[in-house]
Amino acid sequence: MRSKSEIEAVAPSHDETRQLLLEAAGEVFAEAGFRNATVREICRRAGANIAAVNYHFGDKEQLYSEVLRYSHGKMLEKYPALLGLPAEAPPEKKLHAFVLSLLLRIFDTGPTSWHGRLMAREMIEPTAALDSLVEERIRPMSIQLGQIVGEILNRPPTDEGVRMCAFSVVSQCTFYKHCSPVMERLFPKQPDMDPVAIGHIADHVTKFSLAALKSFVEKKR
Amino acid sequence: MRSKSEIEAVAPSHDETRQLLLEAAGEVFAEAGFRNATVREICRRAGANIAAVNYHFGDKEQLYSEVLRYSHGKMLEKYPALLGLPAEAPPEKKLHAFVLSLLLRIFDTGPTSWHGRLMAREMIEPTAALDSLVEERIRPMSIQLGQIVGEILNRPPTDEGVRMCAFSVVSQCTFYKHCSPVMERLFPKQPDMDPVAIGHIADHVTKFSLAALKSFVEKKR
DNA sequence: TGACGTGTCAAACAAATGTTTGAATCTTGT
DNA sequence: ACAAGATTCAAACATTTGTTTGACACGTCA
Repeated sequence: MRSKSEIEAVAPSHDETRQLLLEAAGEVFAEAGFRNATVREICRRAGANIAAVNYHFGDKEQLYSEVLRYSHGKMLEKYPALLGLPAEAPPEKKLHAFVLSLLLRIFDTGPTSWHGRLMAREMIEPTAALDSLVEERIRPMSIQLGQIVGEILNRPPTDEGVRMCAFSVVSQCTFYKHCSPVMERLFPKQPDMDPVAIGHIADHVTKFSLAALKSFVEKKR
Repeated sequence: MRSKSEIEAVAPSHDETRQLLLEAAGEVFAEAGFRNATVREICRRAGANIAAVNYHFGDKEQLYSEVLRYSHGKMLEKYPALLGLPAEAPPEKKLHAFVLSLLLRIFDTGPTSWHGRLMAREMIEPTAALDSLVEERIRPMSIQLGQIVGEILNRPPTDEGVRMCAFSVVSQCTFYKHCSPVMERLFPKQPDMDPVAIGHIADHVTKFSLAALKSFVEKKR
């Protein structure tokens, strides 16, 4: 009769294989993208048999869908959209919280550090999963940012100018992940994206954006 | 004895096969990315035999390298970095020209319309070609933007604050391509990226950025 | 005309990949 | 202990892909 730890080391049991596959798939999909990720590599990392993907998820595509859903859920759990700020907080504070939480999600370290990279890939090469992801996760965030910007500009969130400004804000956040291979080559001495650096960028993006937004308010009076 | 146009319709000649491969490869690589693009599809579109890629370019990877070099060169030819503005022009005008030319390159229509998409892909999934592309093309542009921003802020281009602000400017431009699948789903009624829309975005990005930059000047005195 | 170099071709090759299959093993409940 | 369902396994399958190969066609030059 082997001890519990020996059993775990030898063979995963119950829903554990499913979870191991999810985690391993996240990594591999982030590194290689959907098409280039191989079921064999995912199963190798998960310590599972090749047929496990079909058994637990149906096929590779459904595994991918599950991974997207899972990772986005995990990230929003860890870093809620406004990091716990109440709706009545000043819009400037809310903008900073929105920016910081987005950056934290993108540059998360630890078991789900592949999230940011996976999202960046999905943007460039959308799969069938993007439709539901946009509706479930991205649109709510887009609406929220629109409300914050609209509050600062004292305009409805659906206003064209509000929308353009919201794009100007969110683009500054996503940039650091999308262009990181170029950035690493342009500025090899830039420090790692640790929480201090992330906070610094969030401060800059907020400051830059607020200054710009304030000028849009003045112009419109 | 067939006429000239009949010969062209039947079989490409001289360096024409090489050129057809370059163009077709640009399209396919932009659509599918380097790894997923197949030599068979490229040759099918070019009307060439499978072995032509190895004959003219050595292998798939060298073809890709050539395509990147070719397309970037074509774009800079068509839309020079400052669209012909002299170095003594006001920095505000130079900033607008930089932004507009970058957007025009990214959203070019016509035979090399795949350029923007190809560049977005290369950012996310760098190949060996990115190193030389960064040195030959991207770094000069980065230096130029640093100079423009430095001129506005009255600081050296290598200043940390100048660099952060330059990122804030360029990120607003690349965003529209990187996130276009999401944007199409969030706002399905947005108009196409015609020259009018591109000009509108360039105006907005310049205005937003100038307002922000002006506030950085004031703070530093 | 013959030699040489360039360019094209179809077939072959070796490797990789997601999915399927039937057998074996494990787990749970009676 | 046995039955039933769940889970895992190795092998097989069918398809795809970049590269190679040797033959052929074409153009140029002495």
